[in-house]
Amino acid sequence: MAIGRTCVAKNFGEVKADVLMRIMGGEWPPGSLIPNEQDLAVEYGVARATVNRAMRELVDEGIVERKRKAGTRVRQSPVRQARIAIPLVRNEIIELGSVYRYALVRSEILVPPDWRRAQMNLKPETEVLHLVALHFADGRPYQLEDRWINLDATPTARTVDFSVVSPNEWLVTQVPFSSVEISFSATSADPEQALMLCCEPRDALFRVERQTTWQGETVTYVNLVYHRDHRMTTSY
Amino acid sequence: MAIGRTCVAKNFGEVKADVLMRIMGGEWPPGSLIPNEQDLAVEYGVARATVNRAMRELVDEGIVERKRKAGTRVRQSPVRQARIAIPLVRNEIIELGSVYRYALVRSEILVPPDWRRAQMNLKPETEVLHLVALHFADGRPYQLEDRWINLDATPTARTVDFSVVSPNEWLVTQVPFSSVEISFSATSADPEQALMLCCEPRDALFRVERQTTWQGETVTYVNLVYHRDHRMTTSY
DNA sequence: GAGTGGTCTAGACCACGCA
DNA sequence: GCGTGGTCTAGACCACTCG
Repeated sequence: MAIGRTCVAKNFGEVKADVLMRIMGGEWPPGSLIPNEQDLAVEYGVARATVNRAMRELVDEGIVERKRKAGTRVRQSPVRQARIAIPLVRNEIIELGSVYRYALVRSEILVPPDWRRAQMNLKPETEVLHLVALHFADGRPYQLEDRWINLDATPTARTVDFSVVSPNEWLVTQVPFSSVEISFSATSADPEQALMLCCEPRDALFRVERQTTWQGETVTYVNLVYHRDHRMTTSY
Repeated sequence: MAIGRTCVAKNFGEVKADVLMRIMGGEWPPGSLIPNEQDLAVEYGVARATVNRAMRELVDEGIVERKRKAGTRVRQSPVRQARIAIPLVRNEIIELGSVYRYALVRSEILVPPDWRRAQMNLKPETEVLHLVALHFADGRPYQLEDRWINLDATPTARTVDFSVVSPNEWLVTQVPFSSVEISFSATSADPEQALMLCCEPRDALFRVERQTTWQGETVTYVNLVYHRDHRMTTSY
């Protein structure tokens, strides 16, 4: 298909696949210009809108760049972007084929220390619910959850029994759509974390932090730590 | 707009934004059914294709789920995916406003140990180029790169002077489009890593592993480690 | 079987950005 | 100015899947 020219495609998927193959095959090297939509439409025997759909997806995947008048170019260094799935811990564990268990470690209502209040951008004297919980896979600690919930934003959290429902699962039913900032990093186990995760103090841990904002107000901040060998993986 | 009904939209962006607003406003709670494309098209005064485009993007962003015949539903637990950009280290550092410097630490051609050969899925006796390099930001070690290049797949790598060009930047010019598997995790600094990154042995490090495959053959495997406070961040 | 989303078409107009 | 991509339209047919 790639070399023979005048090949026909029936849909945008085939157009996209063929263009991609021609790029990978070296026909259109990085930085080079691809024929315009009209020409490609004629070549593939499809409507221009179909070519457009194919090319839009290639832009979305970071393969090509398009500019009006300038045309479509193969990216020099493809902006590699990974999509990472963020499942509920429960599902993450079940899909590993392990048995899931949840345990609440600590639950307290308090006015947070200044550094936490500043980080969550809360008004002074705002009360928060601070929860520490463990998620087990086959009886072994898998994830340690350290969560802070803004009680101004989610007052009903006061009355929920988090020894039964895990905070994450309850929250997704309460705060359906919001903007989220996630970050990944590494951290060293402090003595308390080491006890709960059954590792040594100072051991490396994999950390995910997530801050959820709804209408400009921080709803919850959570710090999740995993054993150091925990991997978040993705392909593209 | 959200409540008043019979509002008009001019393009798919407005349709998408309005639908999103109605979802966030609670008009269509999680799990509920959204009107079908034809009805929405009439309501917004646009063509069905326009509504379709808007809804497809909402699917793409993990906001709604669609099934033929069953219709469009607001997802129970919304966003399950984050997009992470993966820039070249050089650009990553420059965008921090820091001065970038690169240094090659070690370069050797060898037949890899069995475990590495197995991991990279190489034929026995395949030679690889093993490189260790450091990337500095403002003179301080920022990233330690430990790379293995399959010389069968990329024979020209033998003749490149990697004390001048960093392996990553050279490779993107050679192996333009390929499939990649990335994973993130934490690890503990071994004594050599500690020396190079100016930290203590056993300190937590943030690790990114990347394996690049081209036409079924592993081209390169790289292990990148950062100081533990390095964050990969994304929003949605 | 019938209703829904998935896609294609042919044509049109617009917006950007280079000359 | 003018060529390119960006989008919309109106209509059509298809494919899936639910009841």
